[in-house]
Amino acid sequence: MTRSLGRIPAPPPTLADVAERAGVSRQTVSNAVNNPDLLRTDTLARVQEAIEELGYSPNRAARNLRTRASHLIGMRINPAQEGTANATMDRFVHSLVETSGEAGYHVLLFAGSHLDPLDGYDDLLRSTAVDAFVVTDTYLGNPQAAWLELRRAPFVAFGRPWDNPDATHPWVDVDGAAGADLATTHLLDRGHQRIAWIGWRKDSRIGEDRRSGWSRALRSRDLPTTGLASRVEDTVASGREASAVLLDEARPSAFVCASDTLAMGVLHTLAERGLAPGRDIAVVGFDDSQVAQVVPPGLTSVRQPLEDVAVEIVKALEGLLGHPHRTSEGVLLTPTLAVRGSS
Amino acid sequence: MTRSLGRIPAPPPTLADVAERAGVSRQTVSNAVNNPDLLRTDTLARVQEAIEELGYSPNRAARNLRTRASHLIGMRINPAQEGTANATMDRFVHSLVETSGEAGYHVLLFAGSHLDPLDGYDDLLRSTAVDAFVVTDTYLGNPQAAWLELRRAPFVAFGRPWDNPDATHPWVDVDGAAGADLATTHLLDRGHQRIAWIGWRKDSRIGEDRRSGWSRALRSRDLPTTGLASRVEDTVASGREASAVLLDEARPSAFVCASDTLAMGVLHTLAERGLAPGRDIAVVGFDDSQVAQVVPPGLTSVRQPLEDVAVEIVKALEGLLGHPHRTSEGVLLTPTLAVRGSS
DNA sequence: TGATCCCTTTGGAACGTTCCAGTCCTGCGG
DNA sequence: CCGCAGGACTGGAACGTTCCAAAGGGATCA
Repeated sequence: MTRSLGRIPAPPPTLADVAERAGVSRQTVSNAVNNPDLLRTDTLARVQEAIEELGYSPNRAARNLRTRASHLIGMRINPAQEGTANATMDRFVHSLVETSGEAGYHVLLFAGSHLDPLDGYDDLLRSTAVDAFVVTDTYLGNPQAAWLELRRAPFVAFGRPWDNPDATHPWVDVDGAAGADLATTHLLDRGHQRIAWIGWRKDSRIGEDRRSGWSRALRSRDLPTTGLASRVEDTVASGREASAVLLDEARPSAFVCASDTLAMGVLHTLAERGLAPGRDIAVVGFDDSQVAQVVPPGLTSVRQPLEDVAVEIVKALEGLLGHPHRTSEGVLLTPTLAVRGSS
Repeated sequence: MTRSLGRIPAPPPTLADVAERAGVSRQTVSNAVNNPDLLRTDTLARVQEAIEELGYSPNRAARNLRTRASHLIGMRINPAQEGTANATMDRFVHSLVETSGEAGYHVLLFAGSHLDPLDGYDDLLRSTAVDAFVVTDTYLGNPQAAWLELRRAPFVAFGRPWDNPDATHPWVDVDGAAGADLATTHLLDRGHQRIAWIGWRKDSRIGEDRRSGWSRALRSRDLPTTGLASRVEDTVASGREASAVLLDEARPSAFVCASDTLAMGVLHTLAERGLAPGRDIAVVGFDDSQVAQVVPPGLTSVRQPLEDVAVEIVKALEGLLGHPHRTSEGVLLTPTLAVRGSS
């Protein structure tokens, strides 16, 4: 093996190199890559052979400069926080990377200041570093979406524009109410009558949406909801406290929670009281995190179809980048239930 | 608010626009951005004002083309798999994004075929889409590292080059043996004498490294290890079975596991037998995943300093990209122990 | 035979930046 | 008074691609 020490690696071949080798012009090589059907078949074969031999791949920077497109999708990830919320986003990022990769796009991740929800977007946008954004966490009052819309920047939101009925951007979301309904109905079918809800504070749109699925399911069987609901912070400690109070005061036989984090809190309370989840008290969580999958005896949980979300988002992005002024409808997907030992 | 419907958004301002507005040449604006100390202070101020007014940001594609650098770091993420292994990588990605962002780099994620560990690298490299790679999962026999090294592509590995003592690339890793030692010593200090190990199959270098920390700690106190170790797949089910067998045959009072996944398996066994983790049997996991943090009563776990790993990796990258032919040493970091209810 | 059309291929220009080799100007020493 | 050095700024060229207008060469038709 020859390994010339310290030698500067040869620069990658360019269009011109391929053209010379194949005995055609630059433009013909470019066409061979981008519009193969413009070439005569024998010319195409000759060019492709030269491309193969030289290991040619179009220089991205040059292509980006000329076409004013980067084939990059920007997504901001948020500082780590307690609980299982991050895990859902991480799962989504995986799906997004795979799906957009198949569509010829790469995902560029960036971080932003904890304080400024817009930090990072502006620079990437003005320097035309990305073609579009995927915006998450639309529940924060959604300043990114409004800001991006104002700048006419292409983006797709994972999450409904809760606070902005005039929003015209495409979005994809998961039907939280349907998920909670699914979970509650599952418990009803197992014979439970008193099913408690532990959810997030009232100002969380997502939390209220999920909660509505719980109450809808109970009311559809003429069962009461009064005294059976609690709204707290999304932490294990809050879930533990809330479930302890509910057990004492409302005597439920099952819990439906707005997150796996809260459901873990319930499991803490059960463990403290020597109650067995699934046998003595049923528990259902939300998001189907790793935690739900591995905690004994398995936590039944509502699973968001994040793979499908990614597919729909990439579809919307392709539409957006192909037809710049198309107004896209929102897409609402239905979650499923992963049933485990806790119910 | 004026909002001209359907109008094509104005193209972003260029160097020339700024130059005209400030009454200087393109090059002077370029210098104002990249080498401010070359300008007279009054000129600099005038240019900066023009930049501000126009909202100018250098076009990335043009800059990349000219400087042959993209300020992007490529990282391949692997298809989701069972267990908590992914969670660690996700945590690392977060840290990497934040750290590299501070150094002026963005992270480009890409997926590759499940079958071909090299899939994706080649194209990004030849098209000069990224400046460097961060390679993870070096335990697979590490074909990426060897391949990249052969191509003289800049990269830093998260993980030691176990199989290749000749490797000259920079790497950063966490001392797994020290972590397991830490965990075991912690249990010894709490009075445990018979401490079992549940780890991975013998062909896992990482697994054997961690295991060596356990046996080292026991031997340093002249305690036996015979019959106390088990090597299995990294799944909850395997952990459960292994711990059941060990409890019956070796009667340990504590378990140290090579992963939180395996530790959760132990918790399953304990739950089945009515044993309380932490009170009846102590359990320590590895990786400090979400699971460890929220499962009752809290799982003591070895925590990898991933934030520090990211910092060291970015340092190495900067060195690599600044001085192309520097041979960098490896960096080995020491993990910490997150003590919780299970011990 | 010449005009017309279409298919294939071509060369120049442009995308927006930075590199490079200057030019201009001011101040200083001889 | 002249020559020279060095600081501040400039204009052309180049990075590698795609767009665009046009040229070459058959084939078809009058």
